[in-house]
Amino acid sequence: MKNKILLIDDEKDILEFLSYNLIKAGYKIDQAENGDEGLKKLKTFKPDLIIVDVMMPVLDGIEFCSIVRSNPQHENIMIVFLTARSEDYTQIVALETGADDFISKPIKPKLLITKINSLIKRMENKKAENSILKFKNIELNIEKFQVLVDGEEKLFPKKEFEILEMLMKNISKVLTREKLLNTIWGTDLYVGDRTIDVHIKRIRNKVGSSIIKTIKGVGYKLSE
Amino acid sequence: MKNKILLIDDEKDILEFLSYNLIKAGYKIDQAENGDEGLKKLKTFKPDLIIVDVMMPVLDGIEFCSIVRSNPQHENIMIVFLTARSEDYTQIVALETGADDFISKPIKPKLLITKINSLIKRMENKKAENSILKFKNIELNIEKFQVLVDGEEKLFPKKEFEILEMLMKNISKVLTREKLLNTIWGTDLYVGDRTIDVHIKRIRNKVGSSIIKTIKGVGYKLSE
DNA sequence: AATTAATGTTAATTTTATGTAAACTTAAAT
DNA sequence: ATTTAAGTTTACATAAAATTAACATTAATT
Repeated sequence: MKNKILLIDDEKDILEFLSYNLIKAGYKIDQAENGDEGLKKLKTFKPDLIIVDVMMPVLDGIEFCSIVRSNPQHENIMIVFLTARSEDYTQIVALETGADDFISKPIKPKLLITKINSLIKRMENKKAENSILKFKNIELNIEKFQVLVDGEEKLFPKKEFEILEMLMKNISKVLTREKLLNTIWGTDLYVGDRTIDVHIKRIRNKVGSSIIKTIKGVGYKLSE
Repeated sequence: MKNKILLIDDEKDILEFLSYNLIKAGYKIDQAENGDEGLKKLKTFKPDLIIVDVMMPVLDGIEFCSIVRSNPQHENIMIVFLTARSEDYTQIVALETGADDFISKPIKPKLLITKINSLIKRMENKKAENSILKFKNIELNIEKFQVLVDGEEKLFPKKEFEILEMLMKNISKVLTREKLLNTIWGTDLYVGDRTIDVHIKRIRNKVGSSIIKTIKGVGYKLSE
């Protein structure tokens, strides 16, 4: 799935320029012309990365970054600053504020793409390490024992969590009831087949019913 | 006490130049002419920060940095790269390798000092922060063995303090009773599972009951 | 040695998760 | 169109887990 990038800059040409290059590189783009607008787009667009100009009227990049970072829900979003070559001190402040990188103007397309690709890759590695599984609007954090649906935390008891985890580790592969029973309940304990159905029902109530597909006579799977 | 900086570069003029400026700015300096030599100096000199040239024969900056970073004992040492202005790609690699910043050649003394001061300051802030853990209305000072709830001091006996500390060092990660028992009580001493519950109860009485979440069948965690 | 505080244990109570049964739907097969 | 097999769903029972208070032990202080 395409990674999403939100661009925030008050100069339209720069938005255009970034947009053009990043779309060509395979990213999904949304734009905003100032920090305030950016904050709104955050909720609806749910970007993986934000490129924001430091110098902006209304709400500048540094402030914007502080606000975004103050919400732990956004801790996985990367933030890249656009700075004028001369503003060296700004770059330091930027890194302190919680930015992940910065790009100096004038922007060279090649370097831009390299940097963004590299950051996205780094982020994905980090997620892998943190054992975060993602599928559509569901994010499952194994360490935290936490499930986010559209960014909202849902409480999952152990068994339900384990089932969802197993489904998410096997996206679009069908898991038979037998397989689920064996791995989650273990091979020595016997519980009935219907039990799984009920758990699936409970999970569907929390994550939306369309995401877990039923393959009659076989089992369940996650898929588009 | 003076902060110590280790300089590594194969060009003697640059070593001289850096050395001169940094000593004038109040730092204690040691030098090395390549990565290998740098590694040796590491042990004896114990620098707070290392400035290392990317391009070097024998052991280049990137490799040097990887080696240093692979030893967790050095995690508090900051690393700054010297790069030629043109080597833009290198800068990305540098950041990925675990560098904290980079300085482009030609080096401007004023900018050099600003950057280094800022990095050192950042490091010191980080260290200061390290012994103070904050979460919501709770502030835990490890050195002082003190817990503030809404700015008010609460008395915490050892075990309760340790449990809270561990929870605060792992915000929103679930800690199983087993994990808690192993780290706080040690692996050889056996105390019952319920003991933890009781301590959690006592902590909750002091910090408010909603902050420590229970994940049934799994353990406890701090979260929103 | 006596007192106080910290820590650990137990058991009753409460809460929550999980499993099961049975009625109800759906979709494929005859 | 009817039958049948499979899945869904609701309501309920049971088991598991956590909370809590009261008590017991241990360690620290006076």
